[in-house]
Amino acid sequence: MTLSEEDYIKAIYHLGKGENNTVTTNAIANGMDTKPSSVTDMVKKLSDKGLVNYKKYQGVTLTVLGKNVALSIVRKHRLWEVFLVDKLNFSWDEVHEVAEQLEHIKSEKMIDQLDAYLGFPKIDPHGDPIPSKDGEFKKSIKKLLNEASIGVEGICVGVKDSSVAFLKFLDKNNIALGDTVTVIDKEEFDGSLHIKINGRNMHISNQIASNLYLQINE
Amino acid sequence: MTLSEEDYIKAIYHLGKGENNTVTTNAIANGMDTKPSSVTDMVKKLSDKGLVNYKKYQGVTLTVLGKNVALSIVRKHRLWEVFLVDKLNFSWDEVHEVAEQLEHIKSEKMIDQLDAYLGFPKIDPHGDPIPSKDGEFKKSIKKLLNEASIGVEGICVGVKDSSVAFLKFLDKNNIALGDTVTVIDKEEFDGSLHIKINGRNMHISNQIASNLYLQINE
DNA sequence: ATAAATATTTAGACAAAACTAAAAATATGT
DNA sequence: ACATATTTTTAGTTTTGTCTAAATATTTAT
Repeated sequence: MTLSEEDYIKAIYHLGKGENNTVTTNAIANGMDTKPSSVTDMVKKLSDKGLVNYKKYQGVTLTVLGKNVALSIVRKHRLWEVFLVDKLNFSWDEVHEVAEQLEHIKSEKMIDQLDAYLGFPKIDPHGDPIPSKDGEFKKSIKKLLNEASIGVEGICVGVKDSSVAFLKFLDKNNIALGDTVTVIDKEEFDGSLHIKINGRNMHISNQIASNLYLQINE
Repeated sequence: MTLSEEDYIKAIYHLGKGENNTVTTNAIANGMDTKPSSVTDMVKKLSDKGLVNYKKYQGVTLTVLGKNVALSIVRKHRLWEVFLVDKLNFSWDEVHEVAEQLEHIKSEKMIDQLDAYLGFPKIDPHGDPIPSKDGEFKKSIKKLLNEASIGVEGICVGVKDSSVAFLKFLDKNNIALGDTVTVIDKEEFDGSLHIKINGRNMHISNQIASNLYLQINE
């Protein structure tokens, strides 16, 4: 597989949200910063290779083969992200560009050894699940922290309110994107939450909780 | 720089033995498994970009810029080799193909962090020196063990006699390619050597020593 | 239901990097 | 020194992946 083919397969996978949703030519062109005519050409080639199902004007879905390829690329991408953060001190928001390159390296032995070396991680630094060698993984969903049930664990992946005041509050209280959060208890009276964040307990207001996004693996 | 351009620069560097030796079109074609006409085309392009000096029919040398590019690729290649051997349990003879891919990954931060993470290694698993960030490195030479002076340290990189008997001897005595060897003393009488190999002391005959190649960093 | 808007495909061209075959320059042997 | 052999370059194609512009299909709105 060429680099370009892999990029298309990955884009189709993500645009179809991991399900077998039909993806349109235009959506791929937008997602990949290219022209629809280029997409048509490539999609024909991928179809000839048995990686996608394609009928003129009808959009594209991945075949089983195509989905396996996509999962293998996603697996590599996310494992390398864990490596960059855990071993090379990258922060969670610096890793994407480099992982885009590393995901194309071809060596089954390397990626399996890397997986073991990292301790078989299940999620990447953005909270997204890492497919196992045979392509299995837990679905993950994004929720506001105040909507999560008691006992739920997730990774802090984003803010709804991006005002300076809120970001300062987070910084002051040592809450950062990438932190692991568990909901310990909720107060019915004011909707405030008792959480464990990076090992320490905290009590936060509903207002705070309703502005923090959590990535949760079911 | 494209992948292909980087491969040419690296090949010219290696064929020129790291010095500024002139390299011929045919030599590059042989070294890269391609045709001389393809080399001519690419060399013109590299010349336009200021990476090589080129005059028709006169062969090629790297410019200062080209040599810096070459050293940066060699640095990346060798650091990744150390990573694969030290962290992912590859053996020294399995790493080359994967490192050929990894050497093209572009991220200065990553390679510097990797360097630090590996403990700023000075030589790769084959005994070749790793250029520092600013392109400095010790020259390394290959010698038979029995020709090394007392006090010299090197890495065992090859055998002269590759008979089954000799290889069995090495295996039985726990001597493997990649091992670090220091010459402690030499007996004038029979030319035998006292060496330290992977931390333990050994006494080996001249016959053994004259069939083991050492890579030595001056 | 049909015209207008939007989406998709086709046709033809281009750049990068390779190739083959032929031409030109350099090197070699006697 | 000159004919021959070798090396290198040129000219013309090919493949991959892209593009623009034009043609065709589908969707939307009235």
